[in-house]
Amino acid sequence: MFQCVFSSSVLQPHSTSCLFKHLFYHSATPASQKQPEPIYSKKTEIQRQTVRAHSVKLFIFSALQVARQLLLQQQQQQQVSGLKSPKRNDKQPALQVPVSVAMMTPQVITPQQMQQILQQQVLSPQQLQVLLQQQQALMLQQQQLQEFYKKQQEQLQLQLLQQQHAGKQPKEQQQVATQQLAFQQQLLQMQQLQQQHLLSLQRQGLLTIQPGQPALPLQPLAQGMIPTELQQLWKEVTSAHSAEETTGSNHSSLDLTTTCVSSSAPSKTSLIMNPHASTNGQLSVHTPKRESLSHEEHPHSHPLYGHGVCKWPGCEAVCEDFQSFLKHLNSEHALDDRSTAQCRVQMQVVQQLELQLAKDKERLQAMMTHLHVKSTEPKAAPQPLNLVSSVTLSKSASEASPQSLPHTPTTPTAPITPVTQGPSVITTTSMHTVGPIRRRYSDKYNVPISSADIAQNQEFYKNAEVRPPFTYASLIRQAILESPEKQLTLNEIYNWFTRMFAYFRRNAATWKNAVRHNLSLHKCFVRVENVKGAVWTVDEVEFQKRRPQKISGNPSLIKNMQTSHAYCTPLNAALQQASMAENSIPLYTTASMGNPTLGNLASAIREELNGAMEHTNSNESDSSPGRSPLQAVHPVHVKEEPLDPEEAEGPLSLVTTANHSPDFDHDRDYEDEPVNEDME
DNA sequence: CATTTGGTAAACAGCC
DNA sequence: TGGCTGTTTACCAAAT
Repeated sequence: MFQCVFSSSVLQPHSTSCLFKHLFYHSATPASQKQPEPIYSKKTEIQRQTVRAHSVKLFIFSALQVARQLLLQQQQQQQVSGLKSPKRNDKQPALQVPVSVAMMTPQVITPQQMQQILQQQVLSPQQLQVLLQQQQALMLQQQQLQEFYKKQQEQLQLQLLQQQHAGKQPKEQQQVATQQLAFQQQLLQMQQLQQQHLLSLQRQGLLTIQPGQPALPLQPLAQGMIPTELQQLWKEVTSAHSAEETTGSNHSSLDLTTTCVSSSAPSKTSLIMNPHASTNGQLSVHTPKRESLSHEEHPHSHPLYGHGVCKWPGCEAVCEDFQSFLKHLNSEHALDDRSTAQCRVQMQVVQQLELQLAKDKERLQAMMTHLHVKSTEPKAAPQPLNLVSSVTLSKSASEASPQSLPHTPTTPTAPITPVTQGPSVITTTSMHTVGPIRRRYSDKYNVPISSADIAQNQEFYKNAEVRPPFTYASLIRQAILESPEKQLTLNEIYNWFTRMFAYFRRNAATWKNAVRHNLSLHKCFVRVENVKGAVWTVDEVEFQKRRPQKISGNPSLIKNMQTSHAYCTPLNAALQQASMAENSIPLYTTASMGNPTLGNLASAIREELNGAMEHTNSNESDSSPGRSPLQAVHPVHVKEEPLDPEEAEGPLSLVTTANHSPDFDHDRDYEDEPVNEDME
């Protein structure tokens, strides 16, 4: 019995192979629509799809964040109250333990939070459904916990009776007390660490942790976070957990940023990675690292104290000030049986939540792996840009192993590169003009753009039914160049289109005709008779010839170049959104990879991811960090020299993806689907 | 405003 | 016969 847990899918494949098929459906099927719409008349539809893509990505993220937040709080409460070794617990004479119900209540999602969520109108029904599912799951855990607790209590009482008969041994007690002390000290350290972390989160404005309840990260997310914020958030998500586990080892906080920018200067991280800071008030006063926040800065902040109330589970005693709270803490919640029991329960709660978090993380990773990693694979992406890549690399990535630098457009490195403006602009534009936008973008500046851009935004176009802003010629060329042999049959080209672009999973007759038309029309596509029929290849020189005219004079481009310097600056809202959509997944992937301590489940997934990335990197060899099409182009513009195919694209046409191993070589899933008959 | 370029539609031929 | 492949023409729209 298998059940797909992807988002709100309800399908229940009965075999793994079935499940895989189904999964592929997730990646491939645009979901919904069968209406045959004229290509140029579905602007709104496309926009809707785009938005959907946004929210789904955001949601995955949000859910995780919620879970983590809960966990964090629970852990804090638990840790501050002090732990005891299980052994000790067993021997601990248990009195009647009045554990409050409140304590037994893992903070699922409170009604207020639910309301908050509902108010975020970006949540789709599916997302809500998932939330509800999670809620239910948590409640289930709650029940289990309660049962567990009952049993525990019975057991303890039994023990108590026994011990009353046997009497106590003071010596043993003393020993245990010493243990406890040491343990508590250790815990205090951990707690401080956590506190710093929380504070930093709060400072960044990413989390509005309110004393009463876990913050709901959905809010900032829903209100249009910029990629950087997401990056940051993700960083927190992935690193917090590990930071909590590995006491004091802050290296885990090295996120993608650090990895990408410089492994030696984590403190610069947020500055660099937050080029958008100026656009966002919240981030402008950005506090770089949580490590830098000393506990002393907030002497009166205590996880168990907030708004003048003791936050000890089930306590809620009012404490005028921090001092009185401390008194209260020491007197009421001293190391006694009651506290111990409460702590134990809290521990259970945390464990359960941790479990849940792990599961959700796993699920998320699986989803990401499915949606992203797989897509990175067949990318031989010709590298048009040695020039730029060398620049960028030397600036940013040189210290770190270049192979470990899967870059996305919003990567911190991007801003560093002086002249760059690229994919985001291009794609952005395309996204807003989605519908009828045709051609030009890619080809205008010659292939490099399209190659890199296609590759770069693969993931996006793969899942969002947005018309790619590339000409058929560019796409065909890309398809062919990506193939190991640099040649494809017509059918293989078709397959590439459907595989890489959700958009081309519809209206097959139309675009297939266009593909054929282009193949025949352009001299750059050469038909080669093969043993098994005919294959198509690309005549790079011819392809370049197509657009001999120079772009150097293009005002818009110059403008781009100028603004590009401020790659980091303030993209307008639309732009942000667009790039967010494009980059979110790559971002996640990158981030998760940068985090060495995701936990047990992580290692496996990470391996997988790493594998994929390595693969990608190896394929791209000298790929520029950002794989930015514009970067690719820039050298040309800057030099304002006539396009020399050799120079502009030398590596491009020559780079072979030796080890390129497309998973889907023979997927015919979308071929000529009946759905497609319905055009015109 | 003319030209170029790209997208779409369609007719057609050859082949399997 | 029908589908696929490939070529070609026509038309339109956008960009130049």
